[in-house]
Amino acid sequence: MLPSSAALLRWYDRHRRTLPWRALPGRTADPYHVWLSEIMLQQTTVAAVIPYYRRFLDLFPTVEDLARAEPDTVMAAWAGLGYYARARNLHACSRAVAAAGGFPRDMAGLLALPGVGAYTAAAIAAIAFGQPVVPVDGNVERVTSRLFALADPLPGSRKTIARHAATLNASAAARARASDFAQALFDLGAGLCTPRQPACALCPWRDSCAGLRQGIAASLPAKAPRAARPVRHGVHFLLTDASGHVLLRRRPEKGLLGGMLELPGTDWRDTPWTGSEALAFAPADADWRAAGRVSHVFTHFTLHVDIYAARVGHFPNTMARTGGMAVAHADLDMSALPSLMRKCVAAGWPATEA
DNA sequence: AAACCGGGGCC
DNA sequence: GGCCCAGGTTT
Repeated sequence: MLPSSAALLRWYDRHRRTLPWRALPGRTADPYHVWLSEIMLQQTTVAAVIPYYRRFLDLFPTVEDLARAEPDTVMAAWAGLGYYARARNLHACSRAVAAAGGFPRDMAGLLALPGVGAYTAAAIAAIAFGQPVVPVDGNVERVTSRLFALADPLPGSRKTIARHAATLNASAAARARASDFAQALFDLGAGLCTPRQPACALCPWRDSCAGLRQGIAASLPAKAPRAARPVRHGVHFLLTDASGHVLLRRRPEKGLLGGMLELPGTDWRDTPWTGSEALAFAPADADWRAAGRVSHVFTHFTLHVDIYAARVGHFPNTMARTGGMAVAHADLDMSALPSLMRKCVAAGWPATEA
């Protein structure tokens, strides 16, 4: 038995989430709002996104405002949200859209934008422009694999799941409300068809769910086992001067934490650093003291960082030549730092008070 | 196809 | 400690 689009939409009309980027019922969402939220929501929870989304709209009310901003301003506003390539692509995309006079309304045009892949293009097309496409995110993969009892493991099953998901909006009811239908699938996955202990008894699609009928819904989607996460080690240096400035530098544009500020330090390697080894990477000759230890989990490794702290009268003036060093106020806005570096500064800061 | 790319909340 | 999150890009 095919699931009823009308039943899902009735459920959505009663239980839809109110979110800052969503249009009020019966209204059409602003494409800029939809796009900005979708980029932020990539691999990121709604709760984590909301304060960043509000801050961005405050700083950059329109896509033209974002396009006019300096890259550093955008990166600083993104700091803490993670996956920093998103921020660079976001800015590049804003400039392309501003130059073109607005967002493309079709899938091909959306897919050509930097940072916009198959999912995000479909989400914008459906939510902002009412096109009858089904954006397949983690929620929709979960709902679909359960509804059709697709038991093959991700990520190999991704294309099969997407093919089934694309059939969900075949009815006239779904296509007449493409924006609501897409968001209804999200809310179903986020509210009822959850990863653990789905609330099948409340689900508008319970009578057509093969996963529920077979008693395997909660175990879907199956996932292939993941490789173990290795451990790496690094040392970073918290150097302050007499006026309370902290020495920072900018990371390379590409790679991990690309383009973000950091405390100077060693590279991150498989084996721990000894103190004498690490001091060769110190940004100045000073009375370095062990000042704490920080652990941080990245997607594909765990990092342990030893912090060394020292205070000097003034920063060495060789810094500009030796590493593109940047200086910032200590009471600055830690908000411009990625989370790892916020932890490092916080861990080493007491040692700078002496 | 696989690897790379953050961070936080929850169990 | 593992899993999950409104994934995209690069190799």
